[in-house]
Formats: sequence, C-alpha cells, structure tokens
Amino acid sequence: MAALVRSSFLVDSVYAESSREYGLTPQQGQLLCVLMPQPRGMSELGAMLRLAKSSLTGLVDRTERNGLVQREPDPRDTRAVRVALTAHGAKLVEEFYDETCRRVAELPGNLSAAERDTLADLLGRVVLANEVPAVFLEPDEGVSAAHEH
Amino acid sequence: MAALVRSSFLVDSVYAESSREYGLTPQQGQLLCVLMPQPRGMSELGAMLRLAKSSLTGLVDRTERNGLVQREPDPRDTRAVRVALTAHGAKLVEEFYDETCRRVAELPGNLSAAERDTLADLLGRVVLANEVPAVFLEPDEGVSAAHEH
DNA sequence: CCGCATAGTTCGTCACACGAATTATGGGCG
DNA sequence: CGCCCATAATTCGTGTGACGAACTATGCGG
Repeated sequence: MAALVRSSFLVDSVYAESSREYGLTPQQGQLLCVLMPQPRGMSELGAMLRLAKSSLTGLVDRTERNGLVQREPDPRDTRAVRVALTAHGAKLVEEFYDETCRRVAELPGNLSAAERDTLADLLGRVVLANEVPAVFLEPDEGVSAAHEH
Repeated sequence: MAALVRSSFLVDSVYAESSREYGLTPQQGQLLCVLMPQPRGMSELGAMLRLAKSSLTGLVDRTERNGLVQREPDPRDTRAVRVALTAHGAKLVEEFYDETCRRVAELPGNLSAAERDTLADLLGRVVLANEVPAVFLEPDEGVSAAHEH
C-alpha cells in the first residue's frame, strides 16, 4: 500500500504547513486538537499521542510556556494533573483546526463527491478497526465520541 | 476529512515502529527508501523529502556515519554530490521496506479485497493529483516511475 | 573575467523523543 | 495502622531533527 504511505506523507505536509502558519509546531498543534473536546491527564495524553511520559512533560511545558494550555490539579487524584486549553489556546486551535480541515479536504479535490464519500467510508473503517486514538475528530464528533476507548 | 488525518497518524505509527525495530529513525528510513531506486543529489533529496538543505546535510551526515549511505562526487558537476546506498544500507532497506509494506498492508485487513482495491485506486489518484514525491514506491514501481516530477 | 546563480556545508538555536532515575500519592492487604 | 507496590508526573542527560543565515566553491552567461 504505497498509496497509503504516500497519502500519509501528503497529510503530514499539509498539517506541518498549517501548523507553521499558526505559529505552532505540528506536535503542539496535535496536542491542542486532542484537547479540544475536553481536558486530559498526562498519562492519557501519552497513550493518545503515543508518546513516552517524559516526552509529554516537555511538550506540555513548551505549549504551556506559549500560553496555549495550562496544568490544573486533578480534584480526584492529588498526583495527577489535567491539561486544559487556555482561552487563547482554545481560540487558536479552533482557527487552526478549521483551516487544517479545509486544506485536507482539498486534497481529494479531483475525486467526485461519491468517490470522496467512498474514501471517507473506507478510511473510517480502517481507522476504527485499528483503534486510532481520537487525535483529530470530525467537526460533528463531539465529547461523546471522544470517550471512545 | 478526519479519517484521512487519523489514517495518516496510523501510518506514521506503523512506520515509526518498523523503523525502530531496524535501528532506524523514521527520517533515516525514509531517506533510505527514497534512495532505493537510484542515487540522488542533495538538492533533489531536499525537494523530495521537503526539507531545507541544511536539514538534509545533517540527516545524510548521521545516516552516513551509520554506514548506510555514502556521498559520491557527481561526475557532471564538481559542486554536487550524489547520495547512494552502501551495500549494507541497500540490504537493510530492502528488509525494512518489505516489513513496513507488510504491516501497512495489514491496516485495511478488515476490508474486503474489492474494497482494498477501491481504496488503493482512490488514494492513488489523490496522491497523483497532489504531486507527492516518490517517497515510497510500489514494489513494481521501478526507476521509470521514480523519474516522476 | 565579472557577476550571478546553484550546490552544499557550517553554525547556532530550538523542538522533540527517549530511558533511567526520582518524588510523591493512592490503594490494597496483612 | 503500616508496609508495599503500582501509578502520576517530573528531572536529567543524550541524541536526532529542523531551520535560517552566513559562507565556500563551482558553473555559466555575457
């Protein structure tokens, strides 16, 4: 499936370019997207983004320093923290997310509407079958969908 | 197209894991894959991998230090170098490539053969329409296809 | 032979990712 | 209650990766 690998390369390029224009690194952009539906704990984020916990500490540090997220104490567990978007981060990620969606949606511009639907269906099933974390949700996939596990 | 973004995340994960098992970073693995059909100049590689030239110098340095590629003088142009696989690099990338293909091919395992064909066709057309460099070729896409521009 | 473009490298800086070691809290069990 | 272990997260050191700016050197057109 070279086409799969190469389309992935394509999406990465779009994501990187879009991030750049919003002053984000791709990793920080992805972190913000994951936090859109709700705050998350560090361990939870590590599992979703497939990062070692020590990697996450640094990523959250840098993103926090930029004023886009903040650590909050978890009322349930004194050891844990919850990472949440700041007002600024929420506003920024909304624009970033919209713009990125728009650009990704342009990629299959040469396909007919029916073909795009087919593609979306097939990829959606591939994603579901492989338990991909909710790193990037459809606009209408809300908090409920984000609870998938 | 969240499915597209998420499937990209999925492919990246597979690529990263596969690279790791062969003692490669994903970037070095990608470099080796690009060099499979033929040697390339630095500028050419920069365009294909979408990297700044200074980034490429470092990547080739590290990969060369690992004994996987080597710089050769370009007989046509004294300024230029050609980056080629070493014997060791060629052997390694062959195994890495096969294994990565195998794993990527497993991702749509829940689809029927016909659906996989459809998916390959649609993604292939998306890739073609967006001028994705030949960063990862089909096993039967040889040197001729690698000349695409 | 001048001037400009092209091919690569060097340098400094920051982001990222990881493992190992560390701190601190939670929870179970005797 | 107190011990022990699991879990949540951070710190630290190291190597990789990416970039822009500045630089060297060769090609090439007039």
